[in-house]
Formats: sequence, C-alpha cells, structure tokens
Amino acid sequence: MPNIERLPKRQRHQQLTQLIEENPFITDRELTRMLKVSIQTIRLDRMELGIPELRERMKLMAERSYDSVRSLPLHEVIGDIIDLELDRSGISVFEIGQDHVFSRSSIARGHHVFAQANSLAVAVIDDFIALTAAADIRFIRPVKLGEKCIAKAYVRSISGERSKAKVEVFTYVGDEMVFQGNFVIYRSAGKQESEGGE
Amino acid sequence: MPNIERLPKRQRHQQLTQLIEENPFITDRELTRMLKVSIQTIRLDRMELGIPELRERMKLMAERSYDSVRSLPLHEVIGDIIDLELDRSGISVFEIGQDHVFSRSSIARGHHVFAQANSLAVAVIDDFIALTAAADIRFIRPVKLGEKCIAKAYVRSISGERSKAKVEVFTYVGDEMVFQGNFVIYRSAGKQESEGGE
DNA sequence: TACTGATTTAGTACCTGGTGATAAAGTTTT
DNA sequence: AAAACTTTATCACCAGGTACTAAATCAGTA
Repeated sequence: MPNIERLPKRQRHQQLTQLIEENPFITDRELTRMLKVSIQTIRLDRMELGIPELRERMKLMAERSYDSVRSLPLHEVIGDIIDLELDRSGISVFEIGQDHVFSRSSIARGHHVFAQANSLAVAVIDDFIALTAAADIRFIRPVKLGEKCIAKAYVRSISGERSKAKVEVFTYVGDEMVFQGNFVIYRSAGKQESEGGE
Repeated sequence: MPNIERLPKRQRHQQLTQLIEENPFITDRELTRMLKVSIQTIRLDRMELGIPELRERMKLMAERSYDSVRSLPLHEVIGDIIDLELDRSGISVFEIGQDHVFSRSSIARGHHVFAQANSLAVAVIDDFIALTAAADIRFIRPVKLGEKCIAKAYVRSISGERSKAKVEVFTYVGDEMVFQGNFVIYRSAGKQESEGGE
C-alpha cells in the first residue's frame, strides 16, 4: 500500500510550488484550472507544502519590502550610530543583510559599505547641512552576508567657517579592516549652498 | 454652507493620512480607536482621501516589491547601460527619483551617484567577477531630484591577467559635470578569489 | 472478492476586512 | 426653523480563504 510509481501527487506538488513561485499572486481557484484538480486538493497541497494563502503571501511580501524600505532609502544615516563626539569622532554598526549583497556571491555591494562610511563621516560633522565633496576609498577585503561592519570615523581637520573638514573612516569586521576612506566634507555654516552629493 | 473654522474633519484627515503612512498595515477598526470616530467615518474619510483598503495597500506594496525584486537583479547595475564597449568604455543613464534624495533638501544621496559610477566601472570590465578595490571620487555639484545622470566610463589601463584595471568615470547632468571618479577594479580571470566590495 | 488505506472531491459553517446603499441622527450655517 | 453638511448605524454582500465532516474513488493486496 505504500507507493511505487505514485507520482501524480508529488508531480503536482512540484508544479504547484513552481506556479506559485512564478506568480505569487495566483488564487487557489486559478490553480484548479491549471492543475485540473479540485480546490480542496489545492488547499490540501498548500497545507502539506506549507504554502500560505494568497493574502498571507501578499502580506509577507509587503512586510518584507516595508522593512527593507525603511532600512534603506528612508534611513538618512545608514547603520546605527552608537557613539558620536561631534567634530571629533563617531562609531556606527551596520549588519550586511540579504538586501545588501550580490545574489551570486553573497558579497556586499560596495556602495553599502561606502554608504555607511559616508553617512558616518557626514554625521560626525556638527553642521545642519554637511555634504560630501570628495572621497578616497579602499575596499580592503570583500564583506559577506551577515557580517557586522563597525565603522569608526575620526575628524582630522576642520578649516574655518563654511569650509571643508577632513574625516577618516575605518570599517572593521571583527578586528579585520575591510574598508578605509578619506572624506572631504563641506560644511555650510549658515547658508546651505554648498557642494557634494550627500 | 461652506465652512470657515470647520477643521475637525480636515484635521482628522491629516491624522488619518499620517497614521496610515506610518503604519500601512493598520485596519479601519484600529483607526476607529485612534481617532475616536465610527468605522463608517473612517471609511468615508478613506474614500475622500483616495486611500485604498488595507488589503489593497498590501497588494500594492507586494506588487511594487515584486517588480523591484525583478528589477533588482538588474539593480546589480544601477542605471541603464546604453552603450558598452567591453574593456574600453561605457555609458549609463540614471534618473534621480524620490527614493534617492534627502527629503529635506531633494539632493541626491552621494552613494547613489557613486553606485551608478561604480556599477558602470565594474560592468565595463569584461570579466566574470570584477570587484572594486579602490576609488577616488569627487562630487562636483549636488544632484537634485529628477535630474538625469549620464555616466561615462573609460578604461585607462588593464594590467595582465587577474589583476587591476583603472577606470575613470565622469557623470554629467546635461553638459555639467557633477561627479568624477577614478576606480581601481580587480578582475579575477578564472578564480573568483579577489578583493573589493562590489 | 472484499477489505484496507490513501487520495480526492464535496459541502457546510465561519472568518476578516472590507464595499455599497440607505436611512437616521447630530451639528452647523444661513 | 429650514437647508446643508457630517457622522453614525444597519444591512446585504464579496473575495479568498480556514476548519471540519463526510463521501466517493482508486489501488493493491490478503
């Protein structure tokens, strides 16, 4: 009574999984048409496969995107600043997540590592509007998914009012340095006309 | 019959808009508790404000993220590459959208401008895995919301197998140069052990 | 052949988070 | 007070399910 050559079910499970993966917005009813089985079978199959219902799937996707939206573009500072002495130094922590890596290699895309350092360099300058004017950076070793980047910024020089500041940033994973950068930050004491990209 | 000093409704509309913006996953029922009005009022308000129901909101977010998930693999290159001569030069276009700017100033965050240039510098190198090792960059003027950035990359030198390439990138808005960068890209002919962040 | 067990189908009740229409009450404004 | 606007209250209905029970179908034996 167990089964040899009782594939139709497993085959259907495969197809079902694939169909939903291809189009997560498909309803059970539509699936019955594609697979030519009753809606109850579809539902049993979903249960067995642990695939949630349409609305749950959409909710999950929405939540996932909502989280990554607020961790990416909404955050004007990338990484959590855990220490800040204005015009002197600062430390921030940023953990590399799925959203930050190349899918094929799980290596963080450079601009995220750059963004953490850049954000910190800007944050450490005590000014209403501070913008990056230039930077000189080194990626010392690739950063992988899950690694926690600790960036330390040191203000090296501040010249006068409405002028440039030099900030040096080192990023570590553990005690390994993975990134180093020298930033020139424009500070606009008073006026907000200035140069830079951030 | 029109109204002067009939704020409570508009005030509520404002609050409603804000509440939903803060937490798009809120139900009408929860909103009645926050705003102390009946659920019908909430629904009339949503109608007037053109705010779709919870499920519709989740669906939109899910669809948006689904689209951007499929444009994110393309997102490995930021900007549209419109011309590419491998190991020689390339051009990409990237329009600054809401997601790319500081809300307070509508100035593009530096890392997006950097990311376009960096992506192009990597793409122009004809190698399976190419990673940024270092960069020397200048933000010449701020880039604003809606501006179209045209990045041009030129390969300046390629040294041997499994070695460094130097790529220079200029980014323009119209005929104004807004960014300039010198990138050192590692190319790993064969092996994929190499350095860099991108 | 009849029994066993898995698989599939059917049907009902119920749930959430709404829409839409209609009516009634409350509040201003005129 | 009458007209106009705003809010609340009902009621019927919908999609896309869950949860549960029951029956039908099919296969492979014992």
